[in-house]
Amino acid sequence: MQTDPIPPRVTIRDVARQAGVSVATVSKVLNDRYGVSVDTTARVKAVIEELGYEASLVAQSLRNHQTNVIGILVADLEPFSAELLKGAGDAIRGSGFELVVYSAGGRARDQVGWERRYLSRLSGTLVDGAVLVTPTVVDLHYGAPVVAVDPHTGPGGRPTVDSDNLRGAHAAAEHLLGLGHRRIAMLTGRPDLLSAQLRERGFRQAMAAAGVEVDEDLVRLGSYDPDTAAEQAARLLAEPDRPTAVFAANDLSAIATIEVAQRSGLRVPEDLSVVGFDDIPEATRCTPMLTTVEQPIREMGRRAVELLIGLVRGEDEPETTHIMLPTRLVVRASTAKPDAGL
Amino acid sequence: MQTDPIPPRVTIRDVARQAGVSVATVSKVLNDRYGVSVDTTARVKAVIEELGYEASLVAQSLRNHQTNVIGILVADLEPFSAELLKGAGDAIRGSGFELVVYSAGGRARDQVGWERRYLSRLSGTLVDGAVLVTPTVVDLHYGAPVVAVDPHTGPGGRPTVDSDNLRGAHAAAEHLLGLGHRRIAMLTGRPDLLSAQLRERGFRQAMAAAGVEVDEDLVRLGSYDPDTAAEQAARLLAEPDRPTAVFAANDLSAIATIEVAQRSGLRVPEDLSVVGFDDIPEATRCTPMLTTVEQPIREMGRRAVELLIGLVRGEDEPETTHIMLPTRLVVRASTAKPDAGL
DNA sequence: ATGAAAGCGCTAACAT
DNA sequence: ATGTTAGCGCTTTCAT
Repeated sequence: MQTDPIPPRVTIRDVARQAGVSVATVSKVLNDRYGVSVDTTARVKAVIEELGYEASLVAQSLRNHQTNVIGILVADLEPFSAELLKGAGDAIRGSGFELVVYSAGGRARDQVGWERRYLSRLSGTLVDGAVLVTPTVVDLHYGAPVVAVDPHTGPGGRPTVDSDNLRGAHAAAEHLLGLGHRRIAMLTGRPDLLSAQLRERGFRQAMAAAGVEVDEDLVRLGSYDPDTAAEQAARLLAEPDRPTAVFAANDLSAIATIEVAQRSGLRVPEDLSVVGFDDIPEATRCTPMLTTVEQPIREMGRRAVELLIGLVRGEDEPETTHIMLPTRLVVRASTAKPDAGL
Repeated sequence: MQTDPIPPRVTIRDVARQAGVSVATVSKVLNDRYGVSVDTTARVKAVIEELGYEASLVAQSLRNHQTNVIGILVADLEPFSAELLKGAGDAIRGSGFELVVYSAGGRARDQVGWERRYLSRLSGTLVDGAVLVTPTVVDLHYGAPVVAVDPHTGPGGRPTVDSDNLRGAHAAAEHLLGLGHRRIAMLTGRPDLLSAQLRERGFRQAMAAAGVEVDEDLVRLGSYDPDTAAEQAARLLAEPDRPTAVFAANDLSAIATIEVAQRSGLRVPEDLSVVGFDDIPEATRCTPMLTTVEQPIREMGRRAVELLIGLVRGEDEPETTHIMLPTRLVVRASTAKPDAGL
């Protein structure tokens, strides 16, 4: 045995016993309540110091119903959510609130409604409110204010932060069309998310506006998931009449597509142009660097937390606030004119 | 008033009442305990479904002492910790554990010992163990296993994950020396962290090995903090005999230095070379792209969580495991030979 | 000024 | 098979 017997948690009773007072008195000292003599206060504080005592967040929040903690619920910690967290960090700084990020650990994929589960497990206790990132479910009217980032399709009516997906996708498709591409494939996103629907719609609108018919066989479900996208990309590129360009609904899928193309001997952008969506930091880490539609992800995180804090504080934010941030096409090296040889 | 009266949390008592049984029975159903008739089980489950009940994590973990949740405690959500979280996400996926990230919201700067406070608030309840990222304190022997990432200086003896800071810094300085730089400044890191000490030591060793004396006036405290670093960089560059190169102890400081230089009319790398440390995603988002020492941050996060899970499960990891991952110089565009004109 | 006791939501002994 | 009860750590009346 190399492990020392781990000393158990120091509780308020340990402090009380050591100081020779009741737990109630300790609690009063902790919370600056009236009715404790100066002497006792000093003695209790000394013991608290000596024992290194801190009140258990869990016990406290079971008892109180205000915790000064807000939650961010994400399905998984991947680049998009990590970027969002940086923005959440910006907003929480100096707000007086603390931040707990709860990750379903990727198990979300199996399990629709993970956020209902976690929200239900956390709210009313532990957190005063929550930001839900790409939730799979619409109707949550739980014990705490909730803000959705990149929301589910369906009836809106809940505070929401997202970006201008329609215009962004439109710009992406226009860019490819402007380069001269006609056989353009699309790897779509998670069908339950509004963002995915709008990105597809933007793509279709731009194609229609250019008078180019969408070949439905070139529209494949990518689900925002790199593995799914890679599989569809491989099929797409193996076909005799393969597309000259791919618009992927997010960067992770776009990067996966580039890798698939390169592994099967195609050059990007000479043989295949690829456009993504999001502009996650990884978009400049791949070769060639990715042309993509930038969403201000970090700011989305910041705004979502600010909105939530307002709601928690009971300020008069309308419950239906919808913050939509602009998107912007960023042209890098993964797109070019279709090869003359094709 | 536009806010609906928020329905309070659904508790086990609501379920019990609705199903016409006792809370104990509901609890048994929830936890698959023996001694509940098929009929009752079905009825209770139906009510649970109907009410959308989920057990409160808080109440549960107050009662039990195993939560299947592990915590990551970070001072702030900035690029380094966000990157680490991605790795933590990789490790948690499919492990059966859930992940809670607790951020002090940047208030850590004021407050040495934040991690003691949070660990104390969370452990024994809520989390079964924790990863501490850049802790400010050494001696924590609390109720749960702890793994440190980028640890504090001082007696080791606790499970740790870090990277080869000494060699990395050495390589960075060697690179600048090899380009012909002699007046090389260093913006050091957070002095209480081992990584900062080793980065400075590596720098000094490389300088000594090249027979170049370190001008102590060019070594400034940057604290890993972009604002502090920017201020010191501004002073450094305003001096008549300014350095031709700066080695910053982390990328955030290096990027801040580049910005300061450019604002004061210096060209990077023509007039000033800058090297960073970390290789955070932002290192390729600045102009010019940053030459830096890569740490495998994401893998560090993954390994830390894996190590912790082993400890929580009581597998026989020695309590003193030290995982050190390699670092690697990545030459990009922010370094060049010193300008002939100087 | 201090303490006893109830109760937050839950689980587990221990009745019945 | 079901219910009663105690208690996890804490805060808060309400005595004293």
